[in-house]
Amino acid sequence: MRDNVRRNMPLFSMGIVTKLTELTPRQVRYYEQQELIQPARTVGNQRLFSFNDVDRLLQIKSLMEKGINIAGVKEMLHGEETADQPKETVEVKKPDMSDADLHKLLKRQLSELSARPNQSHLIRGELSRFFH
DNA sequence: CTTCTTACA
DNA sequence: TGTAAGGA
Repeated sequence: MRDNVRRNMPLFSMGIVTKLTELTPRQVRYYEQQELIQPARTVGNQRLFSFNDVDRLLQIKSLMEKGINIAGVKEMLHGEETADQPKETVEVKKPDMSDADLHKLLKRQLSELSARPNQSHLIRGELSRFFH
């Protein structure tokens, strides 16, 4: 039930996201302006996207390829809060190796993806398998 | 080199 | 949406 923390864990840079989504930085930033996504920021004001942000971006992309405009996309995607709302239960301090491993795995996968000429498309499904 | 914001073609 | 400018 706490997969959300992983889904909303900010760990993708703009570069990673553009390669993952095949969108231009311009579009990604624009969608953020339209409040379709709300990525976190680093101390240096760098955007940090979560898996949910990427997933949402892909939905937006798909929706717009169908000829739906921002307004339409907004209506459809509104309600699926991207941000992780402050939950009471934070039984923290419990060393969750599962998360650590998953984080490492994600980083490894992303390194490979960003380190070579990639061709997304099936990436959505690829990433999804981390959250079955 | 990568990303950020603002602003204009 | 693309891109230039100027900074971090």
